[in-house]
Amino acid sequence: MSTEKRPPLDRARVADTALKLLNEAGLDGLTLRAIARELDVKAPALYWHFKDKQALLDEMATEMYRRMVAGTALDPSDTWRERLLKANRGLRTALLGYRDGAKVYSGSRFTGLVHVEQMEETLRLFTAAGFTLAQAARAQSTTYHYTLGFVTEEQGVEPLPGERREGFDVAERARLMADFPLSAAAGAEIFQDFDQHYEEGLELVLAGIERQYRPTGP
Amino acid sequence: MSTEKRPPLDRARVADTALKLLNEAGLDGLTLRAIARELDVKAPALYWHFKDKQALLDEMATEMYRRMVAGTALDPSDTWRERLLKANRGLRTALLGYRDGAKVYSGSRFTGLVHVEQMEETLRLFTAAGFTLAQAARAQSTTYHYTLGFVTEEQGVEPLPGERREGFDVAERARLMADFPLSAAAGAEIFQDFDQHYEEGLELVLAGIERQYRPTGP
DNA sequence: GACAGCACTTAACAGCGTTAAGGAGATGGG
DNA sequence: CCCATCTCCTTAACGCTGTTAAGTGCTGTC
Repeated sequence: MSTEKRPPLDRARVADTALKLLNEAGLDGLTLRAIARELDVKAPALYWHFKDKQALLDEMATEMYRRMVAGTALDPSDTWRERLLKANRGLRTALLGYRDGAKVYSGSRFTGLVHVEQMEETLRLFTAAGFTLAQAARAQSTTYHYTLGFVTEEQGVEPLPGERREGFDVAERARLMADFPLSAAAGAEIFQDFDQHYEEGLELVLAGIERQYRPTGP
Repeated sequence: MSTEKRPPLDRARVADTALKLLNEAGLDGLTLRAIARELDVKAPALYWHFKDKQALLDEMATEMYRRMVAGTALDPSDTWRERLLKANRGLRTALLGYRDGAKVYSGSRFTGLVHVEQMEETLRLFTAAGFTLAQAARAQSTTYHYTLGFVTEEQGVEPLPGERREGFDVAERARLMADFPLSAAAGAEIFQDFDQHYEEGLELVLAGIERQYRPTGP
């Protein structure tokens, strides 16, 4: 008989286990009963730590953010350009680390003010470089929206890196679009090489910021 | 006694009714039983027309797209810039027309090839303007990802235009962030004036395309 | 008039998030 | 030492969900 005693749960352990399960079962399979089973506990026990499932999802998103920050080396002497590159690549990498990562992330709100510290640092860096606050906010959130939209679409095609969802065969797609040669040829530019295409799109946004706001210009 | 006969359902009528219900009840309240009730039918009847709920959501997204195309006047003589402006503003307007519009849209796949015609036309216009096909695809999808990400966040704050979700009071937020003055002040740049901020972000992406690809340059 | 096939209903199933009530075990006070 | 309290969890149940199986009435054809 196993008389081992389990230490009491806490929000962090639950969120951690839920994130593990998310990768195995996906957002659909992420049920409270499954999470509880993994923690050797019954489902209603989770309600002691979270007021409802959305609160747990919020904590999961927050934990995703924490790990992203921990895994992204930000240098206070970054240029604004380096900062946006690092922060957005870091965000994409973090989201790609979880099945349905972008969906979970964009459907939740952080618990507490975890994200404010980084935000403040980046805004400081931008304003010091000559951006107005409004420009800094616009630059930051435009790249953020781009990244979020990109990864959302990306994970619709590849739930986890290398693991392709059915119905996205580029050759098959081109065959169907025989009457639309440009669209058929563009398939490879849309459903393949996500890494490179992400970089190119991010570069477009950065170039636009540079051109519109010219913080280092004369 | 009502002996009136109802004409048989079809996919279009179901999708239309489901879209109406989406605005009243939101994605959470969009159950097959509720849709069926609205159509004066029992829930399993829907399975005659759709293989499962996702197929219905796909049809809804497709119908959203059809209405967007119908409501967006595209001119074959548009410049690439006008085209991207029209197409993306049209997309945003279309998504904002439905509660959780961005979520439904980005979580679904079109049925058939409805979107290919417009895509082909836009790619034609871009290549005629001097873009390579890869550049055209990148320009189109980068603006698309930006718009999708923007509206996803926007609808997290305002489910329908003018209808604010709780927990996004800008003044309250600023009070909590008293120790982070830049972030506190940036609140107004993030959670208000979505129309204007969308335009500014879109302008950034367009400026980046212009600068990187210079289709009209020397 | 038998026979298909279409479009739907009735009935039921397993599983979901969530709530109410209660119980074991530690903690602290008189 | 005992009782009270608080913490953390269980058991049981509720209403609802998407989905399937089986059956039913209507329509048009041979």
